[in-house]
Amino acid sequence: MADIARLVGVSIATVSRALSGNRGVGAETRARIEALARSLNYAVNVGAQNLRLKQNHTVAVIVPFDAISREHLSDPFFLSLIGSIADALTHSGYDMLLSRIDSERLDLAAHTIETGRAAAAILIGQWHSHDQLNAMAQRGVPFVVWGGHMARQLYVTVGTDNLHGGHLAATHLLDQGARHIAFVGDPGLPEIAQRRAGYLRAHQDRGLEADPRLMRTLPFLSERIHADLEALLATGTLLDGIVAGSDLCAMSAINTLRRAGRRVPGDVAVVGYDDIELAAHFNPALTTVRQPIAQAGRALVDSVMAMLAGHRPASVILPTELVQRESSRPVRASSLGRAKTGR
Amino acid sequence: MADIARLVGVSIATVSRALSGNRGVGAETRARIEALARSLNYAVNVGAQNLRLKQNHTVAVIVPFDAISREHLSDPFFLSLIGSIADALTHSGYDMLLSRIDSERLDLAAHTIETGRAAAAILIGQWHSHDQLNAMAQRGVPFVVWGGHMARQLYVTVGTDNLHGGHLAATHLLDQGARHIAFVGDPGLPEIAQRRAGYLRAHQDRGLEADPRLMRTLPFLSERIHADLEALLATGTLLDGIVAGSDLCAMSAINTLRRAGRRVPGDVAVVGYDDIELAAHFNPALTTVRQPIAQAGRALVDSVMAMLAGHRPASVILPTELVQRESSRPVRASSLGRAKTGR
DNA sequence: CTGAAAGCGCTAACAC
DNA sequence: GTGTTAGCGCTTTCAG
Repeated sequence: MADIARLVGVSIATVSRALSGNRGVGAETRARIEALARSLNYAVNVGAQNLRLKQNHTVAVIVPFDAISREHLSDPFFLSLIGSIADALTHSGYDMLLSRIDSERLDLAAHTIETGRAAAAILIGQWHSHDQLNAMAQRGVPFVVWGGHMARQLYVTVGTDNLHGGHLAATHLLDQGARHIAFVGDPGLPEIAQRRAGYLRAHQDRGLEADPRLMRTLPFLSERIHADLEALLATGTLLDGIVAGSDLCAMSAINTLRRAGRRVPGDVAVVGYDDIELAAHFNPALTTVRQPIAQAGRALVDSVMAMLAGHRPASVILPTELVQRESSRPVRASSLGRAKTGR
Repeated sequence: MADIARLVGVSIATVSRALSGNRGVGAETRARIEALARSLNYAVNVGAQNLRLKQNHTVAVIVPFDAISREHLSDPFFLSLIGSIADALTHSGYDMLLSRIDSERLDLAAHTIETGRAAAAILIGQWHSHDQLNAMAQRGVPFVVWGGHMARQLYVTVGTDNLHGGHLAATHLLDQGARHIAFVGDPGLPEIAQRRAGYLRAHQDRGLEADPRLMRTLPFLSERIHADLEALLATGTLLDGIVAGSDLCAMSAINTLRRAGRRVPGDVAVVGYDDIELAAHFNPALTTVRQPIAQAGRALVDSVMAMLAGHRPASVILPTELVQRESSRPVRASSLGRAKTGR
């Protein structure tokens, strides 16, 4: 900027005014400054500008990683969610800083803000850190989390009604005639726990009881799911339905079942969760509980913006919906080797 | 920082020294400063620090969007690649700024650097902007692109050998007995064009000629692929193999074929590209040309770091490999209604 | 071992 | 209209 000032023969202040569209600069002076800036590929240094203006148009998006399993970020649902947040943020004129943080130390997210790198943060999932998050909120750190709405949370969440989603999935399978429905997922995560609660409630509502042996506590890893399900099948436990914690889970489960000679649908009806893009293209096309990804990104960003504007936005619960496709078609009466009631 | 200085009763300079681990500060003074900083949740302002130090530990990752179709970011391969870059960058102690830019105006990526938001950029795909990228490189903008290696490029790329990949895919299908192999993808993108060239070369190498009617120029959109393939089948053109521009493409194609009553594998053998996580879980499990995602992120980041260190890194071509699974099993002799040679 | 002072690139009063 | 000045939060000579 000093260079331009010298070259044009004006003061730095004038250049600053011209470049920031500030009126009160001679038309000709302005034109010369703009032309020079362009030809020099000069652009105002945002860092310095922010420092001076005490502003910050960056939002950090925190994608936790599981230190125990491995560091790689791969679940398509989260990945799409990130894409959707990126779009929404771009739309709001904000930059997006992507940070990976150990899922056990979600409170480190505050660091991004304390160092002034970002004005606020969006956390993808609350993982096991409910308490840390409460503490952060109490400290006044501006952040929003994508996740389940918890009983006594002090922070803002955007998410779907997981209880309802789990209920929807299980009820649907019961309607299809399934009576031995497994739940596959890690209830250590609040969202999954809620989905499982919905699954249990669905059974209660019908006066049924879920078989505790069918409650499979598993992380989102294909290999683990594969091994666990095979072990389950080997015990001879009756199984004619699966409510999966995610679409990825459901797909792994289906592959395992098929490899073990079970038909899906037919012998076992499966419902996934998320409705990732590939769910519709899977074979069999996956019945699943849709989480509206594009809306999610927008809602998260809206909440952050509200917060930055000094408001205290309420948590948002996005609508969730059962998308019926092929993987959950009615269970055959004979598939368990004994008579089962149809729907 | 001024607050801490006042509270501890020392000068700002001392606080700065203590907090930056600078030696030459009394042990006790340092301890008091550190304790206070911690209890105040104070952290050095990175913006101001960068300004003063003229440094910048942020790399922009530019994810182009196609203004014509729609803005949404969804291809799992790109999404995973972003994840892998995020991991690699975190590993190198750099922050990642994610930017969406119109794929027609990739030169705007330079803006991120000129404004000092990032020290360098990684572009995901060169799209149609080969010339703009050359111009940027000539201007000395530090950036690396994930994409195909082009004849007279002035910029640095990291990518796989797409010619080889396309060749691998087509050769494999020819080996499986296919003789009417379609190529599905948008050769407007350099990478895809190279894959197609490999596909053509594979035919030549066998003294065969690819049927020009089977060259399907299509963007990566399921609906378009679906419609186009249906139209193709309706013409009665012989088809017993498909080389797809991406796994997503392959999956859509397979679904379309099956809906039209063709078996995959059996009637038509299909090879995808990328080897996204779901490829192995698809039904039929997808034969595909693997692009090593984790390596890609690391290579991209290594190149950027080299550039930032003042070197002029060479472009990198990562190994590519055919992963044989089910979707490409041998074509049946009878499937076209007339005798075909087996392998 | 610590403080004073200058300056990174920029903006906003306040003069003229 | 344009220049002068002060200062955003920080680091680093240079003195003491």
